Amino acid sequence: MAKEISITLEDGKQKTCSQPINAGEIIKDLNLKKVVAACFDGQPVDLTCPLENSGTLAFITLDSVQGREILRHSTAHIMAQAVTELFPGTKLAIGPAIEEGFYYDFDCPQRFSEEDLIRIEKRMQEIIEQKLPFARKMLDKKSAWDFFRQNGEIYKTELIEELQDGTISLYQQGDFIDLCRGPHLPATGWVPAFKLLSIAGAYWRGSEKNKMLQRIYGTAFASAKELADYLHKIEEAQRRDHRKLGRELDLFSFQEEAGAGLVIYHPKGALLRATLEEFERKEHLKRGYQLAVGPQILKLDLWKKSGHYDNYRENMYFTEIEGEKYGIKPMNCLAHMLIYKSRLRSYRDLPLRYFELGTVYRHEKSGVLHGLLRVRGFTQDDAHILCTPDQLNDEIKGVIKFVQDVMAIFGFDYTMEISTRPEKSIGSDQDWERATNALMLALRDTGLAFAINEGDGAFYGPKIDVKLKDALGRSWQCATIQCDFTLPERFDLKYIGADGAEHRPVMLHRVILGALERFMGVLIEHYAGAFPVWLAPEQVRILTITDAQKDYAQVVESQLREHGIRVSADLRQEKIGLKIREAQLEKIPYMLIAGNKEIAEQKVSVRSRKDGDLGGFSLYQFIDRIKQEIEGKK
RNA sequence: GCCAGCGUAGCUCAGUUGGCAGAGCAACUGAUUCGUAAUCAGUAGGUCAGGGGUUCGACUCCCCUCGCUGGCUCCA
Repeated sequence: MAKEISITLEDGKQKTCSQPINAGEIIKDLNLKKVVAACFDGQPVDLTCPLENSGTLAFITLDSVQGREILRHSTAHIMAQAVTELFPGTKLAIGPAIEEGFYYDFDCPQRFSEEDLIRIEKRMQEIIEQKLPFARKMLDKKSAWDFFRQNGEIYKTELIEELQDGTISLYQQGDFIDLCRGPHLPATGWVPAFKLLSIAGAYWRGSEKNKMLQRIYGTAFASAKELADYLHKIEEAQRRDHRKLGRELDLFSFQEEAGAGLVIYHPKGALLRATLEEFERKEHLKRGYQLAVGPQILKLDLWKKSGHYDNYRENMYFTEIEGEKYGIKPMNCLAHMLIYKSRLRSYRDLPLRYFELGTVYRHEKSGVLHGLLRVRGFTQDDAHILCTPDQLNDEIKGVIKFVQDVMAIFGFDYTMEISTRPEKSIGSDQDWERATNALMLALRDTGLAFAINEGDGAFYGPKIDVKLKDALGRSWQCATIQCDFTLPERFDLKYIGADGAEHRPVMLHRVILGALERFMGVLIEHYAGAFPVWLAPEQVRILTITDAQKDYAQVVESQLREHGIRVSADLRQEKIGLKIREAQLEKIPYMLIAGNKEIAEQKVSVRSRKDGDLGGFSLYQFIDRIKQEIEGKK
């Protein structure tokens, strides 16, 4: 008996349909193009999925965010089909769509090579040309488990075991069947453009205790042009890679004979770093922080007392002096607590904010090292705030504001998240809850959006993390705010309250830029090496036309230098075109050209890196201009 | 740490089936005194990452170590 149902479309129009009916049939009447799936009462469904009840129906097109996700997920299935056909016996793990594409994890005894990717792509193209429909099949849990069991798909059976009882959906295209929630494209022929990008290892379920599988990454787009644009974008991004720019601009190097993950700053990189350090000291002093400096190594017993020895030992380096064991600091907090403890504190002294550009060494596993973004020795713009519980909220908000102010100066976009208690940690549940609540409360007060990252906190407390992206879109944690009730306890820190009794202060660990190395890495990529004047290691270069301007150029140079401007003079017997080209490639913000004409007028011709020839300026006009830019951090 | 790939002049990269180590740019020397992104000519530059093995013979094949790249795991 056909039942009548009422479907509300996106434009508000109502449609009465008699069952059986699916979204695909409704679309036929509407003459819509590029629709790949639908959204029924907010739930994504295939166009072929029967509509059981009345409800609202929206269509998902290939070029929407959701549509692209479905496209990529379906392409992952096509890749899996191609791989199982080309490499019989391959076991399938998981194959989701991700931010910029998709991947699929395979357990295959044969190692995939670059050439294999080409073969797989070719086979995928054939599957696409066959226009195989993606058919949804519903099975009960037991039958689904049996089906995959028979085929030796041990990863799929493991996944099924964790699903709730009831029916499970499988998708079939051609002879290939995969466990999947869906929805999918109507057929394989709907993939307009795709490319396989790379092969990588990945642990099953992301745990290093499990077997390592082979992951193939790829991406798919609604048109060949979009795919080409994406590939072009990646190429562009590689051009601003800080490792490449670091060498080209002579900022820093890593050298095999010095050791992996250890930065060697060349003069220009050291100058850039010094500029950041100077900026940091000023900004911290402005906000009521005090400077502190701790030693590079501290006795082992102190690291035992703090809990680092039990919880952070794998990341620490140790040494010994006359039979006494020492730990090389991986964090700066210990010395700051010792400063606090060095005398009796009153509630009137709080909050105390100790700031240190503290260099730490951590044993990072060899495989994770990555240019300046992940190193073994680095300097944090670290501070520890000791305050009363009442002051905590304001202090956290103050730090968040500090982060916002600084990121605005550099023009960074960032995301925030809160990380909660990890497995390996110290302190009572109650303290962890208090600390986590304090961070959330402060974040909510500022009205900022944030994600929650379960179990990713530091061993001594929960934290707010601020993440920045590199040129290729990978996220790196920079600023972090960590709330800690535990270390003050372990070190028996106290202050005398207004009531004359002893109380326990709370401690905030926090960094703003994070590690100078990592920050410089993302900074180089952010500006593509073309630093704003206030950061540029060389701000101005004077270029002479001929030897006749040598003396004049040197006078100009020394005058600029007296005004604190970082300047050099190119007095070589070379053509002006060459000098400009070289200065431009070195991304120097200003070139001052000195020829006979300029001497006669007692001027300089200013050429900006960005806007080219700006015409003649008197030296004072130019100094005014550049000083204003430096002052405004432009 | 794990999986895969890679390592040739300062840089970017060629190097055939195992048979004398190559180019461009940079550097250096000389000439050129020039007006807004490359003047011309010449010279020099190599433990083919390091170590071991196979071979008459290894940049090339095999093993180990170091380092790098892309991921995974872990982190600022």
